[in-house]
Amino acid sequence: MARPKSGVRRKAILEAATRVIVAQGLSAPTAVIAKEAGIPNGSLFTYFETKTELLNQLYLELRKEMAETAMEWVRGEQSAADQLAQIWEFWMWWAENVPEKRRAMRQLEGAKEISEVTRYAAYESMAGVGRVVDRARAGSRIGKAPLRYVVGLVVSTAETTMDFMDRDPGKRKSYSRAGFNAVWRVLG
Amino acid sequence: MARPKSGVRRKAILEAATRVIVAQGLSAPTAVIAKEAGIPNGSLFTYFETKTELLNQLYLELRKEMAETAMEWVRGEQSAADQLAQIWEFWMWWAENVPEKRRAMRQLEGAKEISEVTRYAAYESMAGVGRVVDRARAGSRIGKAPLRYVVGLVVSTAETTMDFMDRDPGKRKSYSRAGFNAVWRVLG
Amino acid sequence: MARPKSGVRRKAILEAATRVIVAQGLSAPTAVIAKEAGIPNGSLFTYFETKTELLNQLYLELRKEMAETAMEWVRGEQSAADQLAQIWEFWMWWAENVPEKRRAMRQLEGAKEISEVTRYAAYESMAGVGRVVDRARAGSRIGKAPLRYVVGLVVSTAETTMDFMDRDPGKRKSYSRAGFNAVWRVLG
Amino acid sequence: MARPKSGVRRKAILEAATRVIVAQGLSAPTAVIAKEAGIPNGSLFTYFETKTELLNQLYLELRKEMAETAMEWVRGEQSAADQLAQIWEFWMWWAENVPEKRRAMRQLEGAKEISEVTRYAAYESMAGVGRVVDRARAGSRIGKAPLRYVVGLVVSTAETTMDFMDRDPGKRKSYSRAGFNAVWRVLG
DNA sequence: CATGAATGAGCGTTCATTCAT
DNA sequence: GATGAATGAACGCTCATTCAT
Repeated sequence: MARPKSGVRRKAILEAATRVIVAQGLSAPTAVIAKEAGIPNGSLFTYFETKTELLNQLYLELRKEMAETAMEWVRGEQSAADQLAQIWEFWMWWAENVPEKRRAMRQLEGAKEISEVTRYAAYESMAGVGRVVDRARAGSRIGKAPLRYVVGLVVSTAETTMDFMDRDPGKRKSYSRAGFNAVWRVLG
Repeated sequence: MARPKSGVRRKAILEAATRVIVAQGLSAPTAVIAKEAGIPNGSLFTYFETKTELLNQLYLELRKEMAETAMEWVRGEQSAADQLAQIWEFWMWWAENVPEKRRAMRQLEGAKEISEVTRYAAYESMAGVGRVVDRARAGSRIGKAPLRYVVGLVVSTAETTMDFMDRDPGKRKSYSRAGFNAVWRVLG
Repeated sequence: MARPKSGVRRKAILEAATRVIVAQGLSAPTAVIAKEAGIPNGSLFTYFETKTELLNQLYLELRKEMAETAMEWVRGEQSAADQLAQIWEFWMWWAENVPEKRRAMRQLEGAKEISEVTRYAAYESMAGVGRVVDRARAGSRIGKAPLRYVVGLVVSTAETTMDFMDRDPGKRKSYSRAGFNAVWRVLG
Repeated sequence: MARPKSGVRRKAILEAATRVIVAQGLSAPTAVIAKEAGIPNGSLFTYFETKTELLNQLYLELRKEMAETAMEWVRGEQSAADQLAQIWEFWMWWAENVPEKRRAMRQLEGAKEISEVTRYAAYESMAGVGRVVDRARAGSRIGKAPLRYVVGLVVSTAETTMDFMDRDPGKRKSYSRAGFNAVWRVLG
């Protein structure tokens, strides 16, 4: 009976889960998430068959948001360099403006509950970003490494930067700049 | 003192925890860890007051191992570049030879259970590595960024590299090389 | 509401607790109480948040029963003396007919688990009895002592009497008579 | 190996137990009692074979103190009335000056752990008081009731009085007077 | 004998999931 | 379908008691 129409509730649950996980960690009870979402505890399972399923969906949703919304900031006619800068801009904006999402993702990242299938789907959603990275690195020294790995480096650099921005908001701007330079040198 | 607390047991617990966490995740029962360590369940709490405490100690221990053993591979008379290469070498060796440790750390990293105090202590243990990184980046473009952040970038690059090596052991060598080049370019 | 909380179950738990406490003491496992009540162990906590809460409720319930049921035996038009006699009669009847309740109360009485709030509520439930005692003592020598204390004396005399009746059932009648005389002389 | 020479330690344990029980209840860990007594946890069991044994001894000790020390305040040549007054005086003094003892006894009183044997021994220690009560009631209306019961009434009246004094120290004197009058009227 | 680490059965409570209403 | 009470396996932790040192 999983995932019926009401996308509204589904979304409410996902957002509640984000907040609750940030506050309590991954072991937060589903009942608490349901309460935060303003629905009865039993109803959560109409939308997500199991807690693990919810966690996987949340992880995927967050990763997709990071990947796909980033691409919406990018315009086709820009150079790869400008596009990458744009993506970077978005990530930093997101870290600043919806910090719970980044924080929740941080916890989900290493979790055993997240399946390989989900991780793969998350990677797939990065295809757009991957293409930009691929063009940006063309002809460079890191050119021969697998694209997946190069994207991994870019993303982990971004994440490290976001974490420092989150801890030390005063210096957001300079972290962002330093981080982008680092990425750029890695690809260059 | 009648029967002094055994350092051997403490270590056995930590090692058992590493294995069990890799296999079952952070929610692995303390009873399973105790059994794996070959001790009665109650005895675990003679060595670690709570499960959270155990997790924190384990995280710290692993991070310290990564930081301090790395420094043992380094010789004082080497250039910063050579020292960094040596550290990198050790990290890659460790990812290959004690993969459970890296895998456990990956899970511990984002966990809510790990306190700020522990994270800070973990950072402190990186002092030696920090000094090498600091000399290596001297005069470069990233020169003005906080050392802590630069070290963060180096470490996250290493971790990403280790993760790819772990997933795709056939290409270990080339990941390692590409990773080190990336670090080098970031600092250069 | 789907399956409303059952008052029947609540009562079953309270009664089971009474029996189990008499048999095993206050440290009786909640699981045993649940089993005695014919419900699964976890369900006990649907009705009582903690064991302490259960103990408090039980104590209060028993005290209320002693206070309020006693008043049902009393008729408005009787003299204070007759009303007091009636109350006494009820207490002695109860000690004889539901001895586990008295025995459980005896254990609960001094227990640290019983909160001041509960004890106060228990005292409040004695208001009816208090009014009778107050009229009965009017003009006597103990007249100036706080009513609460006078009620305390009456109750403790009753309880001592009940305990002796419980231990030595053969002489129930004479204990009852002697006890009532004692109370009467205290108030007279 | 129970109860070896060192009466000092034995006493220290008993006193520690009194304090700890008042603070934490009867379920206080033996380790806490040992610590409070300033001895290693294992040593407690050199003096008391089990926790239950310790509790029983403590109860008995407290009751004996109440019974026997009271008799030391009494002089042989006094009338029964004066002797009873003296005993009463002592009890009230004790409630005021070593309130933890009364408080601990209150918890011990109803406890399942206290054996019939202990309760009987406690009763026996009241022999002296019993004789005074017996003489005091001679020829009165309560004269025919079993002495044990009459003593029970006297004691429970004293205990109720002590409890009120403990809760409401400002009125100690008047509770004491009212209580003694009550006893006197019961016996009279 | 003194010590305090070791033991392991036991307990209160939690919580994902089910299902009666 | 929606609700929230019901379920019971599972878990972290405690603690009386033992016993190696």
